[in-house]
Amino acid sequence: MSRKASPTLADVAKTAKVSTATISRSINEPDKVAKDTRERIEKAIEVLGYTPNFGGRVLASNRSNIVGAVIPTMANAMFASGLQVFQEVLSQSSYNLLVASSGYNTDTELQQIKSLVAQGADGLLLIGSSRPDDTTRFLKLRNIPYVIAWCYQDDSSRHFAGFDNTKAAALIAKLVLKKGHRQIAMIAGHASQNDRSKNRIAGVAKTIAAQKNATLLPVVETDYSLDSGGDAFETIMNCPKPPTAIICGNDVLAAGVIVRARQLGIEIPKEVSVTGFDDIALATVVTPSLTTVRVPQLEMGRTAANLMLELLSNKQPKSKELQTEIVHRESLIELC
Amino acid sequence: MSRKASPTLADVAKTAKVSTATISRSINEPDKVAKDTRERIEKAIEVLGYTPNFGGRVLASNRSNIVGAVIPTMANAMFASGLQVFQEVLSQSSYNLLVASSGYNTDTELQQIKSLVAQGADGLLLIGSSRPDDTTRFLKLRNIPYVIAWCYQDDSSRHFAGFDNTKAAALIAKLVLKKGHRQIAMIAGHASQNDRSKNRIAGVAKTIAAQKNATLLPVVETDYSLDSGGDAFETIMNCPKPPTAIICGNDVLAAGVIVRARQLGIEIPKEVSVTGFDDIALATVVTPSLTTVRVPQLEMGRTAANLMLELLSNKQPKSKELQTEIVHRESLIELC
DNA sequence: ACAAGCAGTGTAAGCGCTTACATTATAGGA
DNA sequence: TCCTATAATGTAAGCGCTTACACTGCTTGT
Repeated sequence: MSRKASPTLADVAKTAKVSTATISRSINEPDKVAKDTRERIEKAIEVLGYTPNFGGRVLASNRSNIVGAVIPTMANAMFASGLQVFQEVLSQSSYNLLVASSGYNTDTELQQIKSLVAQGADGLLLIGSSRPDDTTRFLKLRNIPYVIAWCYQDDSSRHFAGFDNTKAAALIAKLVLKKGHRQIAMIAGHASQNDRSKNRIAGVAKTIAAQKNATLLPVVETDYSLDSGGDAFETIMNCPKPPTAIICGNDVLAAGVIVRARQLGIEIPKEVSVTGFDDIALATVVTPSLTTVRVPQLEMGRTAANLMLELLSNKQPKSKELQTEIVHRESLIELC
Repeated sequence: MSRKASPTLADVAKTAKVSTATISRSINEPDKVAKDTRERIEKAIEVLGYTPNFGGRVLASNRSNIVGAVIPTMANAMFASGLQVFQEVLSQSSYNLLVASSGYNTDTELQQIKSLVAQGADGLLLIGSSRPDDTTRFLKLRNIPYVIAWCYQDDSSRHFAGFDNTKAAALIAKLVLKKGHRQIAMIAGHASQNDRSKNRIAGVAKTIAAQKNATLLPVVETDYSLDSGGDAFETIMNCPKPPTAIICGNDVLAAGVIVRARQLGIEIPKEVSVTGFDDIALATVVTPSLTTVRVPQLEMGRTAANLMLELLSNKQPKSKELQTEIVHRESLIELC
């Protein structure tokens, strides 16, 4: 059941009557080989059905053409679609994508990073900027080029393709305040190992604190799932002084709130306004549709891929800050 | 900017005062090495910060511990969550996952398959069973172990982890008929390069043809997106004799129908019933919620991963047919 | 006409690891 | 006591590729 012994460079060399070096060149730097030699070689390759051996190539050249990505989860549409684009762009430069997921856990993340590096990844895509010292140290020690997506910081020693979560969250909070809401709640993802969530909470908290008379109820942190969103919603509505608006850390949570509200007979947005974050498909499908923050997922994937490619060709690319934008839909209304 | 010259086996050998062979063994088959030698080696590895070189390992052992997956797209929640589980399971056996997407195009698929194989993939995960001869030939020629997910066939020469799309589609069609619908439409994904879609159409068509008085309007094939679903819906409703029920090839299309219907002021399910397929989160969130076919995505991912692992350890695993199930929700009602 | 430059090719030395085989040490059985 | 089986380790031959360097035969400027 082992693979048929494949033809090697030496075989091709023999049939094309050139040296292995020339063939290697003809494959990797075609212009350095005379046209007719190249054609002869190509024919030989065709005839023998030759394909380069990966291990040999990696060993000799010390680069694998593999990029690794460690994302919290593929099950969230948001990362999935960004990753999709990331992969497409890399693929065009004949890089391949090795993916692993951390489940929002920094230990797992480190473990996966190590694994990807052991598997020869030339570079890594990571989500979010804050990670334990162990991880940072490993990255530095092994001198792995990496780009960080889904957030942005002014730190020229690292490479970002993302947006400012704090600022984006502050904007939506401002909008909520502008609509007259003063008693506000927030449901967010667990923040302890997740800087995006942490920053979104901070952005909202700061903005609300700056507004006289406005109160932010204790933030409920939970998993990113519809049910968790719903549960958090119930908790919040059972408060002695329930809010008139709930800011959610992402669209899944917000959708969960809306679904649960319907089940409980609470009218959204009439009784409570709700906002989301990310603008995934869910946001347009749910009734009422979600007022949310549009995150440029595809552009982020593309930008990250380009940063990666530049990094891998030893350029010193500049981080790119992308912009978010508020999408006005039905779930947030003026407080009467 | 090149990586620091990493320690090699030889370095470890020197500090641990054993041969490279022993070290290799101590890493790969620990029980074949005496306990104290092993401890000495482990200390040396620790001190030097040694990690095996991927290329060397692959070259010498001729296996990479990488599994490739070519899926239509990660942007669809369905594949993404299956893939997520697939990756998690592989990861536990220290395999890594290389992903590529075909965009539902068989040429791209072949290209990606080649690329993954060139990158040293030990095995492949593919979606769906029908592909051009070129692809089949390549797979056979290179003798790549692969497992097929998202469909099932009684063909012992290949390894399936999936379900019978025809049968599943027939079941939902039967349900629609049972609810009294006779004028039925279907919106499906483009079927020409997609056997799952083709089989779902076939299952529906066959079932309806078997029912006296029932008519299936011409099937509308389209992209898998909310908007396409909506557009198809409009087309269908402009027919001279619009249907009383629309069977959709997946939940995204069905959600698209429902959203568009609301915009057009058409009441679902009162005026038209709608069914989906897949049972992704969208199905529970949309109003009315979708009656749909639950596809065991997670189990499929897990099963596929286990098949893969067995295949890679030269066992001859048996394909596994998984079962789908109809989830009754609000979008399909009895015809009055 | 000749040195210099250059394009095209070949030679051969690794890259770091695994593993078949050889070697040595040790214990148990006759 | 000697022989043999077994466990533990070492030796060294590759695995298939890239690439520095060397070489050859032209073209070109002077």
